Amino acid sequence: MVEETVEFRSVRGFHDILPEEIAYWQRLESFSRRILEAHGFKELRLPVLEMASLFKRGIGEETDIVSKEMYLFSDPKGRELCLRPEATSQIVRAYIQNRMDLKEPISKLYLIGPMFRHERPQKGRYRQFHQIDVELIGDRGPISDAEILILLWRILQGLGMGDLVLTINSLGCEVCRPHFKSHLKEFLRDKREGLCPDCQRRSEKNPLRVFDCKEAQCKASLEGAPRIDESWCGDCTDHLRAILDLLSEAGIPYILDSRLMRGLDYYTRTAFEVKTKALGAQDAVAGGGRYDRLISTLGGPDRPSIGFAIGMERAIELLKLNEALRPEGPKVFIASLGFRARLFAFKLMMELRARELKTEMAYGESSLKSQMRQATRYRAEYVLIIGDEELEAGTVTLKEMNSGEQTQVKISDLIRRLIGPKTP
RNA sequence: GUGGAUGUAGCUCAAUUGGCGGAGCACUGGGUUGUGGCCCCAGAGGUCGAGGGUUCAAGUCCCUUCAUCCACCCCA
Repeated sequence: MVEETVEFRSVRGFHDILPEEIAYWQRLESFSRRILEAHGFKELRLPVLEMASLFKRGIGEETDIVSKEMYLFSDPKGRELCLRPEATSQIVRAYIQNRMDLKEPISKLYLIGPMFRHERPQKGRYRQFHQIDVELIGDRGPISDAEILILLWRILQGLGMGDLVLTINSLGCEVCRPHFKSHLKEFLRDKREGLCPDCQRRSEKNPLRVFDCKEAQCKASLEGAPRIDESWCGDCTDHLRAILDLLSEAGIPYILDSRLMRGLDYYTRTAFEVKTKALGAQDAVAGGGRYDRLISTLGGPDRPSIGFAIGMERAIELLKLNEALRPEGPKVFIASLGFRARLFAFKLMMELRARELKTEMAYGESSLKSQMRQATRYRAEYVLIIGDEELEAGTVTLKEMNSGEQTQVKISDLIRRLIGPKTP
């Protein structure tokens, strides 16, 4: 067989995250973890592979995610598996399977990891993308909604992502939503001619989504349509009112928008989205809502819940636009002249690294000039110069790069000089 | 899934009617004894996204394909 030279590439919509970018990822993750832990949420990690039926049941067969965006596989025994397209259904599966409901009355969980959807790639939309997913399981009251929303806002604001808009709506509950849905269907039946093809299809299967349509003709046709905010039952109205009051008291700005709908069927009552103007069409940085029926739908106990997901790629785009990275800690470069000095420099470098001081030296043999250039490129704060003279005297030359000042330092004093006296 | 734009050095981009593939930045070395940034000199770096076709001749024209980007759609 003839060897074929193939150019290997990553799969469409799947991306490498390189060292130049990784500082943003680390900062997003570590800051989010800190805030989440402070608010009592605990991390869990779950497989990327699940039974496909979980999402069909959880998210809904009619949704775009399930009907056309799932990565489906058959395993060797013919079971239908998929790469997880979202986290909530999966967390709920783990919650039920591991009987978390018996361990504690309320579970506050978060998961950070990749999700997979087979969509047309675009900036801010990838086939493998990452989410920080947060769920508060087991409480029905508006305080949970407020806790979740305030937490989300604190994470996004604390990271500094520029102007963000929080939009909230209530989708109603199992009592009032069915009424609204049938009213709306009836209304849309008369307007059918005026709707775009997509909406004609939606008007029967998923009529709420017509409110999302940006087509001018559809917007016009919705003139005089039943409004979801007029169909809320008393409980839904009170619930939303309580949340909005708590948000106002917390100083969190929001927009109440009765056209906000969500693409996953499990949402009840509270639905929300955080958008930016800085990212073009893929403008939702985070989204979520309440899912009071999902756990029982998936075979678990009756546990009303609420959660959200932050899109990490989109969040990072905003971090890049809005904030320069913090400078790293001090760095040291060791320049050496001659073989003996190089061996000495190596041992010294490893000693400094053992004390967690970022230290580098030249790998090959090169002139001092060249080594100084390397030190500049590396952005070293200090350069240690070691040649025969220093070896003889038992010292190193310590150069402070900003000022250019140079002093001879005894080896025994060096660590103290670089790290400071407080370090043991 | 639909429509459109773009693929040339690591990055940002040039290349006339089809006629020897370039610049800036970055990289490597040097500018005489052991000193960086600025400056100067030199070097290295390209299957011109991939495959086919037209032509004496293709980065340039045609077809196919892959990828990226934008909008729709969808969502985080």
